[in-house]
Parts: sequence; structure tokens; C-alpha cells
Amino acid sequence: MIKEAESEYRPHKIEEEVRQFWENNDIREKSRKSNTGEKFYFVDGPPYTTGKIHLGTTWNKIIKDSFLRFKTLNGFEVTDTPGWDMHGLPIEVKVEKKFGFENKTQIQDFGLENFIDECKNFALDYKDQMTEQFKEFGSWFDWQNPYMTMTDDYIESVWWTTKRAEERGLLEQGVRVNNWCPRCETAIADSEVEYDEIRDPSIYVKFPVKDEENMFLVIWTTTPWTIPSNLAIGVHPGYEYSIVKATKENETEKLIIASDLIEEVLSKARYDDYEVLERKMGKDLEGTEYVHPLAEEVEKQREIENQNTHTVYSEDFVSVEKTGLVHMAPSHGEEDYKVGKKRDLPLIEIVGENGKFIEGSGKYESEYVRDANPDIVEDLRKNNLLLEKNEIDHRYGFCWRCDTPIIYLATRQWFINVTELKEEMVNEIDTVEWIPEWAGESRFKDWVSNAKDWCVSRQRFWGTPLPIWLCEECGKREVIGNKRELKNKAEEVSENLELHRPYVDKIELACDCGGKKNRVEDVMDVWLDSAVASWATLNYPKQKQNFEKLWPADFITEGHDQTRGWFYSQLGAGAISFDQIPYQTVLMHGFVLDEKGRKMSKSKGNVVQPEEIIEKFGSDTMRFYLLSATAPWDDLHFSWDECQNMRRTLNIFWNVYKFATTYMSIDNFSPEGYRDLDLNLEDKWILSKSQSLIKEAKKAMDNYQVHEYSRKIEEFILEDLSRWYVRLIRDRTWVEAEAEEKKSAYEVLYKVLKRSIILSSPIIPFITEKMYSNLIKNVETDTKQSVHIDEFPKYNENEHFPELEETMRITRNAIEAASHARQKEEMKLRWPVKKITIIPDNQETKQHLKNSAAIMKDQTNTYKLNILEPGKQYPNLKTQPKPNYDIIGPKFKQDAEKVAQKIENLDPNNLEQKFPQTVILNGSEKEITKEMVEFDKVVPQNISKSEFSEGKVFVDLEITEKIRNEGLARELVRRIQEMRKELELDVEEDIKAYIETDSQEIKEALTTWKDHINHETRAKKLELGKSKGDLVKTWEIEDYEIKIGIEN
RNA sequence: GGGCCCGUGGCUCAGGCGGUUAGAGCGCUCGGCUGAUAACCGGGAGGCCUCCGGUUCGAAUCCGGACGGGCCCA
Repeated sequence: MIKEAESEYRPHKIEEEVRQFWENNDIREKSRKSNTGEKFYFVDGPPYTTGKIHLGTTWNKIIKDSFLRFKTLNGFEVTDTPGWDMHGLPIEVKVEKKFGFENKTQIQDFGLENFIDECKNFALDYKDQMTEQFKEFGSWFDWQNPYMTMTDDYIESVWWTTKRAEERGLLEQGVRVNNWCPRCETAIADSEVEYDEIRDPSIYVKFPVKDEENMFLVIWTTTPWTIPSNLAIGVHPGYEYSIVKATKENETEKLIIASDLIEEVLSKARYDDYEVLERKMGKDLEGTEYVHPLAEEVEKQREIENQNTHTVYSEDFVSVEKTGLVHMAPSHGEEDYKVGKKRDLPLIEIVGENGKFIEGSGKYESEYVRDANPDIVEDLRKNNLLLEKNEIDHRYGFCWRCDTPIIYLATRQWFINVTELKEEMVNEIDTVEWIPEWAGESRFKDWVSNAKDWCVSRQRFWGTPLPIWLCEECGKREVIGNKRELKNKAEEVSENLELHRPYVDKIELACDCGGKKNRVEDVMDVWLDSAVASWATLNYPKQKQNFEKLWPADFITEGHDQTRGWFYSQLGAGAISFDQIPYQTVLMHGFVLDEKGRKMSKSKGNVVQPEEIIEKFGSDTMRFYLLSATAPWDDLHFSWDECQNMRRTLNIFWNVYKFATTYMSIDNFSPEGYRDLDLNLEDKWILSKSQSLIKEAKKAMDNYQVHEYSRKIEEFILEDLSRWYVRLIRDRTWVEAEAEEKKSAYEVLYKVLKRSIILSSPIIPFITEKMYSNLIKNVETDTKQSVHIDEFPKYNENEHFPELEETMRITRNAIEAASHARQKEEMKLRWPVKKITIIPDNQETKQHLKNSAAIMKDQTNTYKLNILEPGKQYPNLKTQPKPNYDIIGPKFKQDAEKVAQKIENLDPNNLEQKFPQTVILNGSEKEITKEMVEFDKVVPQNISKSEFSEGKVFVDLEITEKIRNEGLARELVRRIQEMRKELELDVEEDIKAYIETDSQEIKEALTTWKDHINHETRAKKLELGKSKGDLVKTWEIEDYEIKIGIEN
């Protein structure tokens, strides 16, 4: 039996209760397992285990959850394994902070084993915390069996892919210039560099030309600390350079600068005057030798014997900026390194991995590079080689984890040469369905086309160990693909080997040459971990069955920052392993920003936590809001007001449910189905609307338009169900006896509510579960245990009546117009009106309105409803012609405006008979047809007119005696009801009422409408005379004073 | 500096194969309803559709540029 719902919607209570219900009854498991249909292989992009989820992560998981629930409802067999990204620097940094470590040596002293254990604990701990947070808002995943990048199983999947790379000849060791974090002492990927504003020195330096008196090459740099490593200077072959004789305070010197930049440079350095001595093309400067400006200070520079150093080279990459000459330090720049290789320059090591000048490098030995900047600048000044010194604010890269400014450093690293697969990767992008389309077409292709080789090695500890063993004797290498292979080949290995440092570090393999192979000590870039998720989730290659059945992923969805991240890393790993992109549909979603569209950040103080929203409004509200606020691919501007609004929507949904359960429980209703015969217009209409909803909403969601899905549901609940259907059937539910029209209203309301509940369950899983458990489970016999195990409603064409929907749409418009007309003349709805006349625009509209006349009459409170023929005029209207631009625009083009004026000036009398007629325009005749003109009307007094999109409404506001009586009677009823409420009387309780007034009109109304008033207010006695009772109040009705007394 | 996306009333968003009255919700304001009721409904005010140019008889809509925001890259 259906129970009356609690009158107030209490999300926290409901959500807690529902969560319990799910837990105790394994509802998630049952819902997923109830299906044996088509496969839906979803792969979760693993969040990094940082301990706290933010609103972006929340949005991400809610989007995923809504699709998994939707697919499950539709009979798909879904994979809902969640993932965790657990390796890498962020966790290492946490552990370092915990113990106050500042460099790698301290970690070594602490003991790698201990360090790894700490990392592991952090990761697992955070994983648990975050799992709880995700569960809180109802995201359903297989939380018991997630994939975790730190497990041996997972690591084996990474190893397998690495071995694939080796087999295909894509794995390579080489020296490259990389982003380098001097604190973490490791290479970091481009994607791990975060850019921010920083203030740096901006200096112009003079490099003395060898064997020339007082002649200098001028360069500009923001990194003085790279000058000690300088080995060459670059110019552009095609640009013109000048040797300038510049004067400053009576001293002259000869400077070499790009011709276009002379003024700029010299004015900066405040030279008094200059004279161009000679012009040369960049390529002609090639070979010019110079003296290193810090030759005195930097010992290593003096030791270089290579003839190619300290020479000018012309290179195409040089741009005409600052001075047009660039200083090159092959150890500290990618271009510089390339030139160094091409020109056979040595690679001198001056800066160490910790960012300090190394021993024996010279004056700056053991200074941290950025700290050495002032000394270097000062030395240049002393050597009289500093042309100008200033400061500049510019964007600079920082380590994503410890915020240390990065440096570029040439080091030996391991690479996977994905550039060799670039073409293939770009082609694979086209096989994927991207939502929105531009996510793949423009954005992703752009990124992949610019991809560089993948530096996969990191000089750290907590990560997937690089499975590469090198022979110390012959240099031969071996890449291991899994644990068993390692155990088989190992010289000596413990039984319960764990695939982490330092355990794997100890393993030695025998080499054919008789030597021993040792593991390369690096760990892998964490991006390679998540890159293999689509097969690691299925435990491939260890287990092949699921892989063969499910792979590649049907669906993934992540934020647009993952273009360079997971979308890319998966593509790379897929190309390496299978020559295939490992996913088929991608929904790229946006970021959560604050209301003004700015990034949420601690420093701005505009961060909103998901738990704040849940605490305020509950999880369903948060979900509904996040899913409907914007299209997923746009950034979401978070707004508390909009959340509040969504809370209201849910409240209305609850009210409808409450309305239904209140009456259904009183009448002990249980659904038996309805006969078409018993259905009213509004019943068929709402049934049809619900069919439209099923059809359109499903289509939206099938196309991954989750916002459309949510919005359509919201609109249906608010607009159709609550504001219209419930309003129309109210009278029918008040009938006390058993009545067919009441019964059929219940049947229809029940059916439509059930559909709405199931339809909205993927979006708002808690409240719908609660409603389902009472409304559905309490009356249906062969029902499911949970709404989430039920089936998505099937679209039924036989119940879809588009014509009828059109009827109702027009009717609502007409009713709105009528109430507008009333309101213009301050005629309240409580008062009946003598007559309403409608002139529809066309026959079709007329027919629609005729069909719904009963509703129209009822809702407008009129005695009489007239629907005239289209084109008919309301009596005594004056006509004013008005141009119809739809027609005259295309017809008259540039003359349209003039023709419009002519039309407005036409004689309004008998216009209709006069078409077509001609006007003279610019000396030529133009024909004006009837279609070009619309007619405005001016109404007589007593009539209030209003228009709606399909016609016009005229309300006759004449107040007859009958109307006055009824109006006043209703005013009385209203006052008495108000007082009943004030007395907190039960709905059933009877009263006695005493009315005291001087007004004849009210007395008359009272007499005429006595029975009605008695019935409406449950008055056993209604007396005119002295007012008395438990409550006596004085009211004013239509300027009459009236005293009402009530007792029960 | 480059790529992609976004820019519509005070706020959040629709519209966007070009058509003269640019919609909705919230907020504001006036009114209505009152057996879903610490709900609900209607009216109104409020917009040079970021700006500047172009195409067109006509541009929020199409094109070019600028500015602001977001993501990514250099």
C-alpha cells in the first residue's frame, strides 16, 4: 500500500537511508548483473590519489556515473571498474614533507625500502578516503575491485608494453635536453611543467670578437647562469646585421647587432650616438670567433680544446628579437643542443643534477644556478661586458609538484620514439567519435602532430621500475615483460618478489658475454602507467578472455586538460602495443570555474568543495545541477544560486510525489491500468508528453548529451507535470466518492510518475529510489527491488499524440493571454468573467481550441467562451495597417523600408477590399498585396484584449449582478478558509460562521451562495448578524468592511 | 607568440541553416491562487546579444579583426 509521503523533502535523511539500502542489499551488484545484453566497456581515467577530491573530479565522476546507470537501465552489461593513479612524484613529495627531506640523499639515508613503504601507505590511505567521498554522492563503481597502478599485476601490463616498444625497436637511450627539476633531481615531462609569472634578470651582454680591437657581439638573455656554459652564438643567415660605432660618454666601441634592432638596443643602453660602419648578412658572420666573456671566472671554459667552440653560426631558428643574436649553451637548450651536435661541439658539464655548479667548474662552484645570477652579472659588469641590465616579468616553467623553477639540462634518458608512429596516430584519431567534434578534429590532432619522442625515464623511486637490464661488460640490454620472465632469468630472487624499487634493483641477470646485467635504476613516467589502463583494467596480457571480448573501450570521458594527458598517453601506448587507439567514443568535458569564469584557487579564495554543496543541498541537487548547468564540454561557472534553484526543482518533484501519495493512500489506490474511454484530454496529453520525453531524452543521452537529458527531464517535471497536469486534475482528486474520473487520474498520474522516476534515476539516484520504494514497490507485485534494476521505459507510439500536444500548447497560450488581459484591467481570477472571445489565426488553431474548450473555460473562469472564425473581426475595432517584413524584404530589397512607410500610411478604412493596390515609389509603380500587410486593432472599452502566438483573446469585463454575487461569495470563502488555517483546524472539522456587514451587496451574495459557501468552508451554520466566535477578524472586500467570526 | 573553446538583461543559461517583438530560470517589482501550501501561478521593469569592421534590402546569427575568460602549447 502506498503511504503518504513526508511533507518535507529532506535530502540528507533520504540519501543516508538509500545509501544504507544499497549497501545492505548489494543493489549496485544486482543492477549490473541483471543484464546480459550488449557490452559497454567503460574505462575510468584514474584520479591521482591526493586524498581530497575537488569539484572538477566530482563533476567527472558524476558524468561517468550517470552514463553507467543509464546504460545499465537500458540493458547493457557495463564495466565499472574504477582506477587509481598511485605512483609518482606527488606522493614522494608528500613523504618527503612528512619527514622533512630536502634532497635525494636524505631519502637514500632513510632507506629506500622504508621510503617505498611510506609512499605505498599514503597512496592506499588516500585511495580509501577518496573512495568514501565518491560513494557519498552516489557514484556507483566496483569500489571493491579497482585497478591500482601500484599493484604488481598492473606493473606487468606496463612492462609488457615497454617490451613491445623494445621489440618494435622504438625504445632508445639518448642524451636530450629536458625539463629538469633541480630539487627532485629528475627529468620531468612537458606536461608536468606548470607555467607562472616570475621576475628574472634581463641582460644584454657583449662578447668580445677575437683579434679585433673593441668589437663585440651583443646577445640578450634572462638566464645569466647559462653563460658559463656558452659555447657558441647564433645568427640568422638571412637577416642583415650591422657593425655599429657607438658612443657613450666619449668612449666608443663597435657593436654587432641586427640592423633592425640597433635603435632599440642602443637606446636601452643609453648610448649618445652611433654610426653604422658596415652591414653584413648573418651567413657572412658565420665563423666569427669570440672570447668567452667569463673565461677568467670559469675554469672549465679555459680547458676546452675543441676548435669549433666560441664561434658564430648561422641558424634558421634564430629570430630578430632583442639583438638578433642568441647565445647558445648546448647543455641548457633544445635548439642549442641540436646545433651543438650538428657543429660537433663538446657537451661540457658545468651544472649538476642538483642545479648547482659542479666541482672544478670555476668561480661559481657549488652555487645554485639561480643564486649565482647576481654574481655572474656583477662579473660581467666588472669585465666591462655588460651592456645593459634590467628585470623582466615573464612566464616561466615550474615543477608541478614542488614548484621549483625548472632548468633545461642535457641528460641521458630513455625514450620511446613515438614520433615514428605519428602519422599512424593522427590517422587513428579519425576512427574515434569525439564529443564535441572539435575535441578530436582541431584540438587533439594539433597536439599529436606536434608530439615529441616520449621520455619515459625518471630518476626517482616511487614508480613502475624501468624493466631494462644492462650488461656492465658488453652493454647489451634486455627488457623484461613480466614477473615470471624476470624470475626465470634472475640469478637469484626471493619467492615473494615485489615489482618495486629497491627489490627489483637487486636482481641480476646473466649475460651471454659472461657479465652481469643490472637494472637501469630509473622508474617510469607515471603517464605510462595510466596509458595502459584500457588493457590493465582487464588484466591483459595475463588474462586474454575479457580483453578479446571488450577491448577497445566503448567510452571514456575526461576534462580537456587530458588532451595532452590521458587521451594522448593512451593513444601512444595503444599505437605501440596494438597499432590501434584504445577507445572509441570520447566525451571531453570542461573545468569547473567560479561564477565569474575564473579558475578556482586557494589564493583567490573562491574554491567550492563538493562537501559544502552536499551539506547545503544534498547529493541529488549537486548532481542534477552539475549535469544540467552547461553542456559538458563547456566550462562550468559554478553558481550557488543555481544550486539553490535546482534544490527547488527537486522540491517540486517531491511535492508532486507528495500530492500523488496523499490521495492515493487515502483511497488505497493500486494501479490496475486504465481504459482509454475513461481518459480526459489532459490525461492523454500528459501520457503523450511522457512519450515525447522518453523518446527525446533517450536520444539525447544516446548521443552523450547529458545536459539535454537532464534539462528535458527537469522541464517535464516542472512545466508539464507539476504546473499543468496536477493543476488540471486537482478538481478530480477532490471528489470524495469512487469516481471513474478520479480513478483514471490516479492511474495516469501513477504511470507518468513512474516513468519520470525511472527516467531521472541516472541523474538523481537517491530521491528516485526513495519514491520508487513507496510508490511502486508498495503496490506492484512483480516489481524490482530497486529503481536502478528496473528497465528504461520503452517508447510507445500508440500513446504518442503530437496533435494533442499541439492542442494543449495552444490552449495554454490562450489561457495565459486571457489571464494577461484580465490582469491588465485588474480583474482577479477569483471573479468570473462574462465572456471570453477568441479569434484564432487559422482553422487549425480554431479546431484545437474547440477540442479543449472545457479546459479553457474552466481555467479562465468565464461564463461563456466564444471561438470565432479566423479572420473575423471583433465588433467595433479600428484597423491600423502594419508592414510584414517577411514578405516585403525579399521582394523589394533596398526599397523595402520605403514600401513599409507607404503601407503604414495607407488609409485604414476597408483595407481588405483594396488589395492588391499600387503605390508610386521613385517614379515607378509597385504592387502591394494583402500578404504584405498586417492589421492592428484598437479595442472598445470594457473589453480587454491580449494576443498569443496563434490568435487574439478578448475578455468582456462587464460586471453583472450575477458576477458580483459570485465574486463576493468567493471572496468570503477565501477569507473564511484563511481563518480556518489560522485556527489550525483539521480539514474535516466543521465550523460556525458569523458575518457582520453593512453592505447590501455582500448580504445578497451571502444569501444567493449560501449552500456553496457552507460546502466549501464546512460551515454547519452561516449567519448574518453580530460576529463572534474563537476568532473574529475584520476584512476589507471591495471597499466594504466586513467582520467575520468563526467557532468550531 | 600559436592552437582550440567561450563571451547574450544583475546572475546562470537557451537561440545561432540571417527576417524587424532575442527567450527561460533566478533576482527585483506588482498582482493572483490557496484542500501539493515555509509551496505555486501570472504581469512588468531590465538587453546597442563584448567591441570594431565587412557581406546583405536586413546580422545575436555568416566572415575578418580587437578585447576579456578558460584549456593546451611555445
